[in-house]
Amino acid sequence: MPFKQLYSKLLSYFGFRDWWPGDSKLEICIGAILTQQTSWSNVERAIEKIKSNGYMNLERLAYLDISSLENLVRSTGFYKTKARYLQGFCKYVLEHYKSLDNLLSKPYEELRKELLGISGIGRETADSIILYASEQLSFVVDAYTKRVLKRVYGIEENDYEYIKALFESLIDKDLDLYKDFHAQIVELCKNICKSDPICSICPISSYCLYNRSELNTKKIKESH
DNA sequence: AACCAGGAGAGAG
DNA sequence: CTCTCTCATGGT
Repeated sequence: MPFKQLYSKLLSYFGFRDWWPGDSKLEICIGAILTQQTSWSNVERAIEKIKSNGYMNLERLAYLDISSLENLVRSTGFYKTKARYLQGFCKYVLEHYKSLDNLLSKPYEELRKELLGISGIGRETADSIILYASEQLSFVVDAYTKRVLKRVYGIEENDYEYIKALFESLIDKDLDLYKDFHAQIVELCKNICKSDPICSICPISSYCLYNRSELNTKKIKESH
């Protein structure tokens, strides 16, 4: 299928996703770190805990004792690691920029390089923060993006920067498009490819190049 | 009851 | 640069 049709098909099926869910830029950054290798429902609990206890705040997170922070983010798994990541991020921002907005207002190249230098922020997390919190063009690549590339276009590629550049070269430079494209891919892989009987109404199923014998996970094998 | 989720870092080769 | 290991809770 022509690449341009991929997004329009997804959009017409799922509707505009209005990503990223979150009431503030800080919440988006924290969610981006907490959702690493973790389902979003588990992240929501942690974010609600942080908010209801009054800790959705750069300074308070930075100086909260680590064991209390671990307890707040326990539901996201890897909680000891993620507590350190979160606090490290908050302390870094405070010490170097005083406020989150000061960091996020930096231009793309500098911002991305700097985010990648912070422990716990890899490429996907950095790009999520740039796109959804800083609101600059930066296509987010995740496991789902790779899966769609493989299944719809037969491209089996693992190089993050290559895939990112590929998408960015093919789509219009529009902020809402960047945001929603990634959201649509997640929506597709989460709700369609995963659950069994839906495949018949999958918006792009007729374009998938691969049949069940060539898919990599058991659940996807069953649905296609 | 295995299997996996919107990854990242550290170490080895 | 490319593997491989580790981190760990909660849903199916």
